Parts: sequence; structure tokens; C-alpha cells
Amino acid sequence: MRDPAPGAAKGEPGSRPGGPADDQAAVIPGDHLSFLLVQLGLHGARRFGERLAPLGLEQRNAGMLLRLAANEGQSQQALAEMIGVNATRMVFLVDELEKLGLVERRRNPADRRSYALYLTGQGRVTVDQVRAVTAEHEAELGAGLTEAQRAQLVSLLRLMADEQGLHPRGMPGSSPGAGARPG
Amino acid sequence: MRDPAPGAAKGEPGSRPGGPADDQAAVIPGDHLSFLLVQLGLHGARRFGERLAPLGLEQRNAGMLLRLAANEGQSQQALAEMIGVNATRMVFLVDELEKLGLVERRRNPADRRSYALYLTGQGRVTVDQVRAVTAEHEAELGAGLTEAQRAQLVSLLRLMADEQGLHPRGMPGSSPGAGARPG
DNA sequence: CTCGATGATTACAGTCTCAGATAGTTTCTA
DNA sequence: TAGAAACTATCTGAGACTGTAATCATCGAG
Repeated sequence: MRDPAPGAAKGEPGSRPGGPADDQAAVIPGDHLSFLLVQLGLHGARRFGERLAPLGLEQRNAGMLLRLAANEGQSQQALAEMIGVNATRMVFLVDELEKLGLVERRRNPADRRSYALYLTGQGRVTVDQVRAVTAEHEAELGAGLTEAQRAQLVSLLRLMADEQGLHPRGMPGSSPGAGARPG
Repeated sequence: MRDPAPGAAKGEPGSRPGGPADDQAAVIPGDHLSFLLVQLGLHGARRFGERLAPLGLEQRNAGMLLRLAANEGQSQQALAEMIGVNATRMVFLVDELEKLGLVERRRNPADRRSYALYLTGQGRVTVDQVRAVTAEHEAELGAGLTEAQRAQLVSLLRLMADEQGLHPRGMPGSSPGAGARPG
């Protein structure tokens, strides 16, 4: 995540990124909503990734974990659909978490073709840590704002998201997306 | 750009990316600043990319064009440094624009090792189109807001960006970075 | 003029992320 | 029981980007 373009993006889970150099000439006025959103979105994503690093997690892992915590016992496919990644990708994502000892696949007795996904004990501990990190991250982002400003900002962003037809997806890292790379 | 994580990212700016499915369970409250920013940032990036498609441009091309328009006559290296991509990558990016007939490399008489980059006539036309697309995009993003709300949102976002130590970089697509991908 | 540094180009190797095709196992339905 | 369908796993390939190194032309300094 460097700096995205008004459409920069793709990334997601994209993810991983370095830091670009600072600019001199502003091609697009700094008061463009699009630019500010992308810039802050990427900044937030990068910072969140940095905060997760000490836990040994990537953003995608954290997103998956939180998703799973809220939907234990689901099949990989169901979770994949919810998150928006294809089944092929989901295999890999679950593999990662399983190797970390955070989740386990259990055969679903009702349908032995599929696995039911569950958090392990360590997985629950990690989920709590991720939530704590998320709270810290949230606080950092709003650090320069008064509570009233923060509330108003959230309100406006939600209004905007609604207008754009966006729905809460559960969390970041849940999307596969590509990043937009400017380039 | 799907849905990013609080650190979703990476991505992207980029990548990639398709559209995820809608959610059911919100793992992270929809009122999290981090989530809203990433979500809206990626959404904006994706939409911007869609708007550029009819012009035959990728986001990276548009970002480069706008940068170049504001800094004609610079060497590739100078532009690369400004944008934050390495020289190797820059060669490719300029090649793309040159093949599209939008920019041209001219030998710098003062230093014949380097090229001075300039927009072609078609390049200028395209820059205007990109700016128009950007304006439309901007309007779309703010469609659900009153002018006062939009102004306030911009104000709050700028305040936030300042607090986070972010500086205007000129534009999206300007950064190389990785995208943030959620997982 | 010679040498060292620089700018641009090219070729490679390597990383990441993701999609598509395919196959194996199991379940469901007729 | 046979066939269709679902779920998962594996393999292959694409796209975007980084980094290194080698090459060539040119510039600046000594």
C-alpha cells in the first residue's frame, strides 16, 4: 500500500507494501474526497498490518479469524462465500491458520464432504489479541479528533457507504481484492 | 478491492480484485473508522478504475499522466522518484504511455543520457478526459451528501490525514505500494 | 583523454496474490 | 446402484511489482 490512486487499490489483502516517497506536486487537489479516502484507507491498512505483525499474523489471517470467531462451525465454502474469496483461495487461507494452530478442520458428521471450521484454544486467545489490536488501531486513527468529531466523521462515512451501496462485510482483510497500484 | 481489513489492503491499490459477496455477520462494528475508510477507499478505487476503462487506461496510467502533466520535461528518474517506483518499473510505465501515443521521450539536450518526458497532443486531450472522469468520480462519491456535509467530511478527513502525518501525494495511482488485501 | 558516476534499458529471478481447470471423496437423488 | 452435485485439494498460470545485474551512452572530473 503505497498510495493509491483515486482508484488505487487492489490490494487487499492485498497487501503488503512499502512506503513511497513524499510528493511535491499535488496533481489532484488535496480536498478530493476520493483521494483522501484512498490515502487514509491505505494508511490505515498499512498501520493495522504493522500492528498485527507482532502477533505473527497477516491482515488476511486476522480477518479470517474474526470472521470465523463470529461463525464457528461453518464450512469452508460457506465462509468463502461470506468473505468473498473463491474456494481455491479459502483452502490456502485455512491452511495458514491451521498451521498456526489457531483453527481446526473437523469433519461435519452431517455432511462428510465438508469441514466445519473451529477456533482452537490458542485461536481464541489470538482473537482477543486481534480485537485488542483493532481497538488500539481505532484509537490511533481517531487520535487527532475530538469525540464529537469522530462521531460525526463516522456518521458521514456511513451515510456515504450507504449511498454507495456498500454493506458491512465483517472486516478488513476479508476481501481478496486487488490492490490498486498506481504505478 | 474487495473489502479490506482494518488493514485490508494491499492492495491494490490494485489489484485486484473483484467484488466480494455481501456479508451477514459483522465481525467488526460498522462504525469503526478503520473499516469504513478501507471499505470506502477500496470502493472508490474500484469505481475509478471502471471509469477509466472506457479511456483505455489503467489507474497507473492515469496517475502517471496527471503527474506528468504537472511536471513536463522531467527525466524518468526524477518522475520515478517523485512517484515512488523504481527506475526499472518506470521504463515499463513510460513505455505503456508512449505506445498509447500519450507521451513522448525527448532527448534532453543538456544531458543526453536522460530523456525529458512530454505529453503529446493526444496526451493533453486524455489528461483532460482523466480530469473529467475524476470530477465525475468525485461527484459520485459525494452524491448522497449535501454540500455542507461533503465539506465537513473533507475537513475532518484532512484533519485526520494531518494527524496521521500524511501528505498529499498528488494522486492515486502514484504510489507503487502494495495493496492491502484482506484475506 | 581516461576514469568513475549516472540515466536508461533489458533480462532475470523471485515474491505475492489470485483465478481456472482438474481430480478425489462423499453425499444426495432418482 | 448409478449419476449428479457439493466440497475440498492440488496444480498451473497470469499479473503486478521488486531487486539485481549487465549493457550502453553520456557526463563530469582530474
